[in-house]
Amino acid sequence: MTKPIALIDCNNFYASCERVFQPQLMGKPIVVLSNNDGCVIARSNEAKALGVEMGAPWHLNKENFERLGVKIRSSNYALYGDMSARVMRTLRQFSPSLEVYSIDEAFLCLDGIADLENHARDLRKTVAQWTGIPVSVGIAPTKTLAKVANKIAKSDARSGGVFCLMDDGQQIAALKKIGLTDIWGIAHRLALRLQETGMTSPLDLRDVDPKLIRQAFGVTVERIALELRGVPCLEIEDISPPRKSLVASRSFGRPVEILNDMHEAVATYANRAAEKMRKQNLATANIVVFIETNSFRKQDRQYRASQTVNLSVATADSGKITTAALKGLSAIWRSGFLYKKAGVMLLDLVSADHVQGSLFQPTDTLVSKARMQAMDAINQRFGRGTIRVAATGLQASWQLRRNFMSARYTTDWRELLRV
DNA sequence: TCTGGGGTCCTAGGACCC
DNA sequence: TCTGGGGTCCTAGGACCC
Repeated sequence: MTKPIALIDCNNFYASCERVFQPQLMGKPIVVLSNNDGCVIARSNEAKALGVEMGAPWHLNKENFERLGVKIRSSNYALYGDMSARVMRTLRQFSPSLEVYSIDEAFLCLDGIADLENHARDLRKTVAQWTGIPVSVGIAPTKTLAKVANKIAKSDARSGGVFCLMDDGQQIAALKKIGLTDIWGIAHRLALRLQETGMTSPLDLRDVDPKLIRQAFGVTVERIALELRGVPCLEIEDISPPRKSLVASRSFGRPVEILNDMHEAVATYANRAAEKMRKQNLATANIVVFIETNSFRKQDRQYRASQTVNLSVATADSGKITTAALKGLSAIWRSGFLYKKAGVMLLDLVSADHVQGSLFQPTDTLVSKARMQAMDAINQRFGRGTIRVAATGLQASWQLRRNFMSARYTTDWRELLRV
């Protein structure tokens, strides 16, 4: 029995947040701008109707917006974060199993709900009453189809903000009407590659043999194809996994040409990143620094590079992180370019509690060592090449191989020999 | 019969998401 | 002149291990 999954998406979230606190903006075209007012990152329906594009550079559209009477707001992420938390709290009333997917989206498991559509309409009404934010609800057997359903809920006025895509016939009809890039996980480049092999619509992708898809496009696209058929490949993750990496980066107001200036910027980002990390009680041993030129300026020579610096001992120390970032910078720095952006990324974050200044060894390394030892032990006991023979299907050795593979879940390789 | 090959780690880069 | 910032996952190739 398939479990219905709902995708709840806040309509024009940032624009809607601004409206909650400035009701005079109701019914007006609004645009929210990115960090340093660089480009459009959110639009109200009215602004969309006027033809305002997502990502439109502010400097090219300033006069145009004024002429059209579009209201402009700089982004206020603290506000949006608070509003998001309110929306999510409200959603929890409607299902115990909820995955917060982004600041303005959540997946909900609606298993056991008899009247899905009514439930969803009730949810919509409650969120609007409690938070002032309008949402759309798409319901389907898989996340990918729920995304499609949500799109319909949003664009088709007759839906009233709720759309169910639970049966096969409806799904086919819906997939016929949309393009490849309307599918979650397929953007420009993948769509081009799919088209080259003759798949021009989501329906084609759905109906091609998944094995062939996997061969040609990898596991990610295979999953998408299966999900389009209604086969769930992506679970609802109601416990959010710990963060794996974090970034501090900015575009420069004017291009940076001098190493000294870049030094300063990178040091600032390294500090900001370290600060963010400590706030979450994390530590890192892998620091990435990256620099890039302005890819919008086709007339300029382009260069982008990144460098990872491994510290082997995880740290939360800003000084060490900054030093590592600057070391990376000197490795990739090339003069003669107009740099537009730079940043510092911290990878493989671990809880700072496990570090405590002592020698840090990632669990993976311990496990892989144990696995190596296990492999040799098996080879020694059963003869060289046992693992290889196992792959050919000998029954006794097959069990060994299975144990061997599951070594990733245990650090005691001795267990492996208990067959 | 074949008789160090299978496996992991690391890194950079691509592609996608909101 | 002026085009965001912060994430995730996957892949491929080479180094390395025993």
